[in-house]
Formats: sequence, C-alpha cells, structure tokens
Amino acid sequence: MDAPRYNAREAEQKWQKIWDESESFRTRNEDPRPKYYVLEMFPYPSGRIHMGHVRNYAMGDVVARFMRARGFNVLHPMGWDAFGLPAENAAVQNKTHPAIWTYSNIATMRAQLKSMGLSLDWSREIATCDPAYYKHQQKMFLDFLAAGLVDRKKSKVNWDPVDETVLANEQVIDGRGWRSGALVEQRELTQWFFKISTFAEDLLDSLDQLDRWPEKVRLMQRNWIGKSEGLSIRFALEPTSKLDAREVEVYTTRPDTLFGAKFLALAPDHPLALRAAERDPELAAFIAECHHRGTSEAAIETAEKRGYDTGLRARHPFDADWRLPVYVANFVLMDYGTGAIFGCPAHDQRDLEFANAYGLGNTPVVCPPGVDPAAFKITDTAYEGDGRLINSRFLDGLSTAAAREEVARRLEQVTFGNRPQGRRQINFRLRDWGISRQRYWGCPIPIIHCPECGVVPVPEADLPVELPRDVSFDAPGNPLDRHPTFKHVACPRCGGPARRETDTMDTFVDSSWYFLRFTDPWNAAEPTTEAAVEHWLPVDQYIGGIEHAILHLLYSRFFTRAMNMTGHADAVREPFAGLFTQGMVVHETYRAEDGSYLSPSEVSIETGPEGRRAFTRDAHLPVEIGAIEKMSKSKRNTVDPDEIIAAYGADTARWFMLSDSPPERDVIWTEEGVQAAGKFVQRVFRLVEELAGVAAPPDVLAPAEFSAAATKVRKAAHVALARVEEDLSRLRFNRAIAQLYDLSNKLSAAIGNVETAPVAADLRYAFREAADIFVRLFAPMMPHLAEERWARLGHATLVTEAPWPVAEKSLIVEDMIGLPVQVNGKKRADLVIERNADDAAIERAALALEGVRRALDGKAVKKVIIVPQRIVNVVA
RNA sequence: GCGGGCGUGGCGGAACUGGUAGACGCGCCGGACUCAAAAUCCGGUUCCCCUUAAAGGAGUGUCGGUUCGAUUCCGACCGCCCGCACCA
Repeated sequence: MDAPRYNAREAEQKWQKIWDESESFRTRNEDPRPKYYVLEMFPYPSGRIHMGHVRNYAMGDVVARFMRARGFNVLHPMGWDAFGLPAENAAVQNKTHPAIWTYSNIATMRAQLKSMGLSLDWSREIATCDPAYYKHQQKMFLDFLAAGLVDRKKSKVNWDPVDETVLANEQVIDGRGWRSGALVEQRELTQWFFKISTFAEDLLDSLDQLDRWPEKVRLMQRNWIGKSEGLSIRFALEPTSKLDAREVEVYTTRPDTLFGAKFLALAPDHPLALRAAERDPELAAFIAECHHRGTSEAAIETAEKRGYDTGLRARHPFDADWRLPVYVANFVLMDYGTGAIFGCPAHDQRDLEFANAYGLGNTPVVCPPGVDPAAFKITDTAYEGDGRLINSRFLDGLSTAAAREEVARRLEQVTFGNRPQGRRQINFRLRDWGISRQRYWGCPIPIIHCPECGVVPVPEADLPVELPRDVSFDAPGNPLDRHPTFKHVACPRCGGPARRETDTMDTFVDSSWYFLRFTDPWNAAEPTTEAAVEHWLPVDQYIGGIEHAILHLLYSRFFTRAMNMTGHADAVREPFAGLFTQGMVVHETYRAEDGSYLSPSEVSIETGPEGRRAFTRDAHLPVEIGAIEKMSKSKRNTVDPDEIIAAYGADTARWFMLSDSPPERDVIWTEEGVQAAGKFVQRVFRLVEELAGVAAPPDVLAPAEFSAAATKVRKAAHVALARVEEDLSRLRFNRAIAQLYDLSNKLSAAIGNVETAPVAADLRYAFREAADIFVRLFAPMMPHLAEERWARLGHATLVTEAPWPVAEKSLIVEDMIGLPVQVNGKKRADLVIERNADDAAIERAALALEGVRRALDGKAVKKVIIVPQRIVNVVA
C-alpha cells in the first residue's frame, strides 16, 4: 500500500475557509491581552504578487502567529499603496481607467495573498486611492498648513521629461528619474513642501533611541539628514559701487583654515552672481553653461572645477588689507549653507583643484602631527585632517579644534554693519519634502487659488476633494489641468471665479501614515482615533525592503511628528519601534545560444557529479547559466508564486522562503530548494501519522516516571522548543527551521527504535507530547499542514488558536555533560562527566584520558584551564 | 572619493558574550526496497596522508599581532556587495 500523501491544495483551501469562518485573525481594539503590532510594508498593486512579497509576508506572518500563540493581541493588517504612476501608464497603454486597473489588480493580489494563508485581519483593509482614506490625508494637509508645517515656494524642481512630472531629490538617481530612467531637467515651479527640516534635529537625535532598527538604516538616515556645525562669516566686498552690494556671507565648517583662504566662490544661482551677470554677458554665459551642464552631463561635471572671476574683491575679516578674489564656481551649491564659500586650497580637495586650475596658489595652515612645518607643502592632495595651526598669526600653535573655537569667538565679537560678523550655524543636508506632482492618479491637494483671496484652503465640509472619473489620457501632462469642472471653481471665500490646485500629492504621503489608519479604519470623521492610536502604536515589528531605508521611513517619522503637533497622534513620536529589512529573492539567469534570456520554466537543470548543466526544455539545446540576480521581468528570471502554490502549496513556498538564508540576506530561489521543502512537507505529514499511531490520546495524564527511551523523546522535543522559541523571537527563521529538521530526524529515529507492541504507556505519552510540540513549532511557518496534523492528533481545537507550549527546564539541562579536552589548544579527547563535578575532579579525569596522555607524551603539565560547562585546556 | 558591511566545504549557510569549526538543508557517493524507475528509507560526504580502521597533519580571503585557546578581538593588505556622492 502506498503511503498516504498530503494534498496541500485541498487542505489549504479547507483551512483557510475555517479560519475565515471562525474569524481567527479578527483583531479587536478592546481585547485586554497585551498588544503586539506587526506590519509588513503594504504592496503597490502592480498586477500580481511576486516572490519578494511572498518572502516579506511569510516573515510577518510567522511573527504574527508566533506572538498570537504567546498570548498577545496581535494586529496584523493589510492594505494597498494604490496611487501612483503605473496606473496612469497602464491607462495610456490599455485605454483603461487608472481606477479600474488598480482595483482589478487589488482583487487579483488579494486573492493571491489569501491563498498564502496569511493571518491577516482583512476587516481593516484599506486602499490609499479610496476617498474614504485620502479624505483624511487632505484634512491633515490643511492642519499641517495651519500649523506652519507646509510651505509653498518657487523652487527649482527635478523635471522628468518622459513621465512629465516633478521628482523628489530622492527619486533622482544618478541624474535620472527613478522610474523612467530619463535624464532629469531643472525647472522652476511653485510647489508645495512639507517642512520636514523643522524636525531635522529631532529626527537625527531620536535615531539613537531606535535600538531595534538595523544600525545600517540608522546610519543611512543620519547621513541623509547630514548635520554639520560651522560658522557663517560675512565678508566685506569691494568695490561696493559696482553692484550695490556691500557683503557676502559664506558658510564653513573649517573656520580654523581662514588664514589659508585664497578666494571666495559663489554658486551660479547666487543672487549676487545673477546681479553681476546682468552687467557682464560673459558671466551670464558662464552661468547658463553651469545650468546646462548641471542637468545634462552630471557625470562629466564632477570631473572639472570651473569658475569665473567677477572682478569683485572680498576683504579678509582679520586683515583689512588682504583682498580675496570672488569667483562664481560650478561646484558651489546654492541650496546648501549660504550658497557661497571661502576656498582654502591647502585643506580642501575641491578648493585645491580649483586653485590649481586658476593659479591661485595655496598656503598650508594646518600641519599634520609629526610633520616638520617648514617642510610641509601641498601640491595635488589637500590635507583635510587635524593638526597644529601654522602661518596663521594669532592661531599659530593651536589645535584645529581650538582654532575653530577661537575664530568663531572672535568673529562673533566683531561688529560689521551693526551685526556680528560671524555666527555659529548648524546646517542640515535634509531638504524640505516637495510633494506636488503634476499627475492625475494621486491625492488631490485641497487648495483653491483665487485671484482676489490668494491661496484658499478647501473648507473641511467640502472634503474630500475627489478625483473626477471622466478624464482622458490622450494628451501628455496632467488630465486634471485640462478638466473643465474640476479646475474651474468658485472661491470658497469670496465666491468669485477661482482655480483649483490640480497638482496631486507624492504617493509617499499616502504611505506615511497608513499604519496609523489601520488602528481604526472605521472612523469616518477623523484620520485617527486617539485611543486606538495610543493603544497600538508604535508598530512593534515592521518588516520590509532595505530600499525604503531612507525615503519611506524618514517621511513616516516626519508624519508622526507632524500628526503629533496637529493632534492626530498625541501619543506617538516614533512610528516603528522595531524594524527588520529583509533581503531580496534572487534567481539564476539563463541565456539561449543567441544570447536571449530564458525563463526558468523554459529551462531544465540536470545535475551530475560534474555539476549543474541547463538545457532548453523543448529542444534540449544547451543553455548558459548566468549570474544570480534579483528577479526581474527584463532578465526573465522570475518565478510566479501562483504556480508554486498550485504545484506545491503555500506551506512549501513559505517554508522554502524562510529556510535557506538568513532573512536579512538575499535568498536564492532554486527548483531543488523548493522541491526539498515540498518533500519535507510530505515527510512531516507521514511522520505525524506515525507519531499518531504510537501516541497516547490527548487526554491521558503524565505517568509518574519515564524510561530512558521516553525521556530521550521528550528531551528532543523540549530542546527544540526552547531553541525555536529563541530563534523566532529574534527573527532567525532559518535557524528555527534547521532545528525543526533536526527534531524531525530525531523523532523519526525514535519511532524507528520502537520495536515491541504494545508500546509502553510512558513512551506513548512522550510521543504524544513530542508530536504536539512538533506541530505547534512548525505551525507559524506551515499553518495549513499544522492544522491538518493537529486534527489528526485528536485535537478538536485549531492549532492557530493554541497557546505556545512551555519548555521544561529540567529536560533541557543534562546531568552528564561532554567536555572537549584540549592539549595546548588542540582538541585531543572528550570527557564525559557529571554536570556539577568540581574542578579538581574534572582535572583528574581529563589528565587520565588516553588521548590526553598520548598528546602529552610524558611532558609535564604546566597549567589546566577549565572553563565551566565549556572546555578543558591542558597547557604543557 | 567618503561611509558601512561581508569573505567559512561542491553550494545555501551554522558556530550564543574568545572555548569541540562545518549544525541543518541542497548536491554528490554507496546501500536497502523494486523486474525497473520514481517515491521512500539507511549510511557516508572539509582537504591531505593511509587498502581500511586507528592515529596524525592542514584548514574559516592573505599576512602579522594579542591569548592557554581566535571564524570571533587588533593592525595591514586583497576581493566582493551596499549607501552617499562637489553638502564647504
């Protein structure tokens, strides 16, 4: 007779239905148990889920099920990051409406996620493109505006000429649009900004408290915020008559190098530069060239430092007779510091390159430790480190730190035009967040522009400002901008004709607060419910890709602060207490002989002693196995989760996703790997079948004593329990899975050793206990199989609702322990001895071992090092 | 260029705060079952020497250091990956 096989397809659908009907994953806010909020980054409804989603949601689901079993009231919701450009692209290509495309994708992906058996509370599902969601976002925009957290300013924006939209700085990668890949141009537009820089200091300082975040992410945010402490110095200009400008302010973090200054340089957009250009066509041409190069050839621009001498001269703040030339230079940025610098070529590489190009020379003023000042010369490489000041008059001999302080102190005391000439200043690289997008499929900005009243907020009663459905994508640009009734409205204040804001919000706004909405998505009146937010936040464990290390996580941190200020999240500052960034799913690439990519389904792999070789499935032509890369459509190395679930079941897919690699690292999807996981599912099914055959029924009481064989079975189960618990607590899924392989090996062996029937009562009890523990341990990873086997073991309850078992300490601690014995650091023997043997007894026993005696070869023992419970080292 | 991380068998990876290197899985080799194959089960599998066993030697990118003892700590170098990129 064939062994019974587990039909995953049937069983999984059955249990999903049962969970659904029993509302196993419905979470109630008023549940008295301690709360635990686990969240995976919600997906963009692009069409179908991919393996990256499977990995992400499998991890979150293990955490949710594990914490639920441990007695927590777990919130584990799901939603859709549903606004965004691809819906509009699809609308153009397929002549479908973005809403129809989006909601149809949501339906598909929801069904796919459900087929994974995730323990999600679907009653809290939200989609950011739903007016019931973005209505609140509009309300908060107005509240932020009232609170001074929103700015409207003309600004140079990154314009993507292909997508015809503005991009945030973060969306520009190597001078190209992150989505279109088109070279980004600079345009001047009036834009809405969230004043994230208001919180720069707090966003930076609070990172220290996020001790359950990866250090890497915190560091990336630190660098992104980019705090620097320095000094603003105002330089007097000559001749003043020429431009009607008496001074220029520069920012420096190195005031100590002030006596090494050789020039001043202005950004091409600096007001002074622009004014000077009005009278100097050559300078105007130079500035135009800077703009041009800045946008078109970003790579080349980095190579060469270029400048233009304005003819202006600046007076050195400590020497009225010292004049510095004032250049406009292509490497000075307008939007950092004051848009102007003083150049100290000896101690700044960029300044040195510039000075060398224009023959400005250099004077070293900081001498590195251990170098003779008289012999210290700078030619091609600036010295940017610390040292002792030289050639610097009253600063000579000071350390760089002391010199910085001294310059700051003196310049703060010098008065220049009624104000101190120097001012200590802290600068951040962090820019305000430009949220205006010239796009249809986004949250409308609730503003009306009136020629009489100016910028008028849409009254709260008129919210939401809903996207009109009747739009066409036949022409490029924003359809809202040419929509007749949406655009032209009456001013809410004066009633006169006015124009509605047709820009929509960056989709990163939508995802900056969805985790708060999940706590009470039913509240129609307000974005959040105070009690619910206070109860659930912060998210205890957030899981997602490292690609959101800066943007999404920083914006969310801003949003909780802004919501906190405006009364929408009183109890929250930091949204995510624990963050985990999971690795990608990668796969081999395959190329046919003509170089074209082949998908895994077109390739068959043959393995032998000489390794793996690939052939086309149909014609058996040789296939080149290429690099292992992130799954992508262009490389054709994707695997469809639906097909895997259809062939092996969700439990197999989940198990494999979690088993092979540490979760923070990339996992390589292989056919062999998923097959192995599938085999294990079958093996577990059979193993529990066998265990059920020898196990006592659930209600049998523990016997007074256990035989050695029974104790061994119980030990295996309890040791695995303790380890799996530890590993799951620390999200080390791959180790937990290794433990479970190990336990199933041990249980198989134990059953193999059972020869006599009937099986003794104590052993039957031990098998029952071990089987129950085993099923509960793999339940978070393979929930359907666990239910199936839990029922087979005679339980009337759901394992999903069963509490986590408690490991018995006495079974984990061994009476006899094995101690490796080293001689001079090399292992020579094993010593088995009572756990609590004293050092003298251990030493005596160790020295008596045959292996130790042989290694000593008669040499005298100098010392014996005994590390309790660990190791013995005999030094000879 | 600056900042960060990582280098362990044929492969993915274990090894808690310095204490038995290679858990577990894949692959491979051998065996059982079978007419045969698949499936399943059992055994082996870091390398070298050895017919086997026992015993031994080498070994965590390279070189050096600290230590009774180093994959783990320190220094230099090599290689790979990620982030930022004229931020004054």
